[in-house]
Amino acid sequence: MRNQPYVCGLDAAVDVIDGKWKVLIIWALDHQRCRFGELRRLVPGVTEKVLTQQLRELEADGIVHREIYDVVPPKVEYSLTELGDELNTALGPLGAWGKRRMAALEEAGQG
Amino acid sequence: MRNQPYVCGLDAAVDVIDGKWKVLIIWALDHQRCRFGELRRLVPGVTEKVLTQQLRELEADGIVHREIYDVVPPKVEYSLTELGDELNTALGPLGAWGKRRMAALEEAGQG
DNA sequence: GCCCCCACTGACCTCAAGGTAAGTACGCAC
DNA sequence: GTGCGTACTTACCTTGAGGTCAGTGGGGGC
Repeated sequence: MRNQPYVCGLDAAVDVIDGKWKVLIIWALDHQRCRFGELRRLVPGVTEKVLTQQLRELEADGIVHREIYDVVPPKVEYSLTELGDELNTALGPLGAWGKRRMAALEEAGQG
Repeated sequence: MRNQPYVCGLDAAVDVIDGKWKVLIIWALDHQRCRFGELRRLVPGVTEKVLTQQLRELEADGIVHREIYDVVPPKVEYSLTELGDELNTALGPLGAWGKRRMAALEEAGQG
């Protein structure tokens, strides 16, 4: 939605996950719905403003679903859509590669 | 190397591909070695400075190999290392997901 | 009555990634 | 001897993502 036109599919995918906290958000939402406050605790370091912002972008891209309960105090639950779940699956191999890299870095004395 | 410590493997992987042109560079280098000038032509829009910068970072992360031929005029060839090749493979599913998204966007009348 | 908590919103600021433009050293073609 | 091409480097500038901080409205605990 932002860098169009895309050179390749990778380009289009990276566009969606581009944002300092987005992969962490998607990761946190994997197989569980979360309230805003929970998410904030699951993604350490993120501020409320930026979390809201990135959640809205993910929602606009059809990755997360936002469910508002009209109660007091306010309650909002976030969850992955089917598309978001597919994205998470597609991110699997990348995560595995990164894990191997982390292990290699640690072995090399970086950890 | 920049956002350590990582929360998860995905985090570590994203750190490596973080940079406006890196996935495009990796994509261009898939199964072919390239000279600097070729790469510049394959990655439209990138400037010399930034291309050099990102190539150096990818080199430092062990993703690309830089081969300097000590000739005049200068000649340098870039290629993916084994690790880079593995990364590219890991990026495959993400690229496929992105392609599906592109198709969906086009169908929705965005293209 | 006061303050906290929920899920935000808005104004303002910072900083680093990336862009611009110029310079470098050398050989070769003309 | 002027200019081009190679693969860069350097100084400077712009831009926008993300961070900081304060505010919102109403219920519940003390």
